[in-house]
Amino acid sequence: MSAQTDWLSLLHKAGCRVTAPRGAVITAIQQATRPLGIYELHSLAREQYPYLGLVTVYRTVEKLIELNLVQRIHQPDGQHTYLPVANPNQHMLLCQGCGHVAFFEGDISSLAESISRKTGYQLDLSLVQFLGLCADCLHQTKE
Amino acid sequence: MSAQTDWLSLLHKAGCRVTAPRGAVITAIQQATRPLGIYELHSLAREQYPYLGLVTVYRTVEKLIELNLVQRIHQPDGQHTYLPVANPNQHMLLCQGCGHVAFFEGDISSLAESISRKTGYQLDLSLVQFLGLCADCLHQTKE
DNA sequence: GTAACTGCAAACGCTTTGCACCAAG
DNA sequence: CTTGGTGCAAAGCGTTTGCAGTTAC
Repeated sequence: MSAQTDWLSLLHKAGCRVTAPRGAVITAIQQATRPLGIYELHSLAREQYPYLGLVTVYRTVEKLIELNLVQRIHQPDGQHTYLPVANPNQHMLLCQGCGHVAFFEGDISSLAESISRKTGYQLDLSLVQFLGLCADCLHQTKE
Repeated sequence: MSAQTDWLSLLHKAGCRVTAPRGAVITAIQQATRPLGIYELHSLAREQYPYLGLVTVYRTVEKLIELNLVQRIHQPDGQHTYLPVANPNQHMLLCQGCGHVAFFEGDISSLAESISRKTGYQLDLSLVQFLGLCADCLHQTKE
């Protein structure tokens, strides 16, 4: 999706400073193919900026969430993981058993509209997450 | 939905003991019209069983989740709240801005089937949660 | 009687905060 | 130069664990 430079200039436009520690965190999270925990992000980003502190990872991720570039995922075990926001037609499927994540590509705008009409809730399509159970966990539960 | 006695007998059938502290927690959570936090549950249940310890609330809720009677909701601020599981056609809409919860009544089995076909994920319809933003929070974000 | 449950206190782990120093603009 | 960002250490807070006493069955 967006290149690192995009995120950095977005940061800049938002009135934030562009620093090496932030660049390292951004690089790390943009490479993510699955939701990464804070410690994973920390050690990944340290490959690029070794003196990076854990607190800076928290603060940078917070900023990126504010800017709608990153979303936080609550894993079933209570841990938080982070992932770049998907495009509007790509929806996350979060397994509440094992925390595994898959993506579902499909247009759900009609469903979203129906929900909005009935409840007043406006789904932000790039933020919608479907929670359920992956095939493995479903079998374990219903044994 | 289910009366308290049902839950107690389900507990019993699952090999757990039926105790006064658990009864108090169950009463409290069954009365919930919105997701309740641990401390809310604790003080509510204490009206029925004053010596109730916080740890017992945690442990009872955990048991009820195992038995698929209660589900845990991750609020945007990181707090956990708890709610009896809804029926298969009633789906939760969780606002990721303020944590407010609404319900959407509708049959999404065809969407669930489509998702299952494409990804292998099997949505448990009584566990599906739609995450997004309520009208208020959407306006705040997009100002 | 025995195994599960309870409550307390302490431990635990993730996250936030205070503060002095540093660097972007 | 000024303000925001950084790293460290400590505090904070929700949650879990160890343990001795208690209770369901």
